[in-house]
Amino acid sequence: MPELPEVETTRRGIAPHVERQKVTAVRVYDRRLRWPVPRDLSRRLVGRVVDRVDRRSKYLLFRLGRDTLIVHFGMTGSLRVYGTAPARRTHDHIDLEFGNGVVLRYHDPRRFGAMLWSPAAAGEHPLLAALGPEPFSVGFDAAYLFASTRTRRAAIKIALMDNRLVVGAGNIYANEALFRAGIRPTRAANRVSRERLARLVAAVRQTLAAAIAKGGSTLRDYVDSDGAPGYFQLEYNVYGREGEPCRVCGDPIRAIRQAGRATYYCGRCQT
DNA sequence: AGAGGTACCTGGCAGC
DNA sequence: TGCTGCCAGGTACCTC
Repeated sequence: MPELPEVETTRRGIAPHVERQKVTAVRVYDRRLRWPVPRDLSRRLVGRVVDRVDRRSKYLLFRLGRDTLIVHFGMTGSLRVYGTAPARRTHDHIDLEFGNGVVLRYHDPRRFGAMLWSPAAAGEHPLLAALGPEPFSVGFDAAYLFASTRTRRAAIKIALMDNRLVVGAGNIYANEALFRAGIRPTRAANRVSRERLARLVAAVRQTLAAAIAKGGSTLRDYVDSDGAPGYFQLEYNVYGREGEPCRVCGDPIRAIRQAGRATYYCGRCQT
């Protein structure tokens, strides 16, 4: 589920409730996530203060002094804020309780997510080390994208979803950004002109910013930290719209598969 | 280095 | 009603 907009929406919802708060309890109901939740997580966290909640790519980073708690939502993970711990429901896996009474509860049906401890002494966590630039950073521009795609013969959509190139665009927003930029997803990355890559940079930013403004997308599971859905799915131009008319030209939206993922595009607007 | 496929896991849905 | 197969927002890891 969660691509950058959903993670950022969650971060914004959580931060005011937990920043500068002391962790008072950690309850791990099921440690079987993508990697096992560390057995000593409670010992590491209890008594520590969360200074800040950051986001890098689709990771939430809880900063406690120079140490970091890393949270990733995988496909179906979510974090919700409660004033007091409600009864546990299916797929509720972890509770973090704070001095102000707030309970952060991690919920994840498919358990592709992760909760990991990254001590300052170990340096930057390997999961974060090779990530490309943030889409809203100055480092992500046409010159960068041009230079980093010249040896790439894979389709531009595959490149756009490669976290080493740029982070944050998953399957939904890669499809939507390519539509906005007028670029066909199957075009070889190294055959997209500098000018069109500049449009793609702008399109990625506009798409992600619009999605954040709508609280992200809710297809099935995703809810924000208050349990509310996102609404950006109502504004999709191509994702999930196979056979429906293009909102610009009226041609039916096409669906294909690339690297095992569904790709949607308009055959007339995207070249 | 780059590209492609597989795996992790649960649930919802279409089709029979 | 129930079974089977396919699909789903991510990404590490493997082989070629």
